Amino acid sequence: MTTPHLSPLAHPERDEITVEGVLRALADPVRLAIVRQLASAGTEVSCGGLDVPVTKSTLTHHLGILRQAGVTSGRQEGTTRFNSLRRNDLDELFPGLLDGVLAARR
Amino acid sequence: MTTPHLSPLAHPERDEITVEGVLRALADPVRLAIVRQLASAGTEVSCGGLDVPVTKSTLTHHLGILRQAGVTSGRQEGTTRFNSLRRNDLDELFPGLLDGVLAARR
DNA sequence: CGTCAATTTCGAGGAACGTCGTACTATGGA
DNA sequence: TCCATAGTACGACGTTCCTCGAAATTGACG
Repeated sequence: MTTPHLSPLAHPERDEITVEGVLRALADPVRLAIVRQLASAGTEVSCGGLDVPVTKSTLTHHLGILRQAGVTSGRQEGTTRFNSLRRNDLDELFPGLLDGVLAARR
Repeated sequence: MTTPHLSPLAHPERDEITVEGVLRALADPVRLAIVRQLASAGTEVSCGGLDVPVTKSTLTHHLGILRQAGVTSGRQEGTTRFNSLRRNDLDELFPGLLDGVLAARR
């Protein structure tokens, strides 16, 4: 019983990202706020550095959805996990989608 | 009197369209199929002209969601209702979003 | 080693969603 | 007028989703 923990940082390959998955991931106010903060930051952001009106466990849930959809990627460093936008992949697959979302005033 | 007891085709104004509402509307396989068919058609399409794997009542439900989100508009003519994409409004509000979605191979 | 801080996992409650069948309205034609 | 056609309204059912708290994990530091 040596804890066969599955890797919590399973990202989809670029080819595995689907537009429907991305849209579902973005179609939530909390996750949209996360994406906006990651985009405006331009760099990696730790979970604690995100300003969202939910508890930490809920935040973990949302970050998992964004990661599984291919919207973000996570890098572990010590006890903190750094998240970043997969801008290159998204722009390549769905050119204009992310820009359009981020350009929205409402 | 103009409209007796019907609130048939209530569309949001352009200013009332939100990116979250649009994303929620697009984040469903049936509605995405509808949007793709409307886009490829380039013109108005009646409900019966849409090829989706759901019953008519479900189709009505999806068209209502797309309309309320501001993604499509509907025009009544006799007993048939013609639906079309609000491409201009969407491109103005969220430039690139729709193109990115439609460009998706998956 | 013991403790703290950052984050995840688990389980559960409640709300929202997609789907359908049936009944209904409204229009157009025989 | 009667009937077929196009689409909608309503109610119900099962599933998915968001949320939380409590417990567990992991690594850093004294």
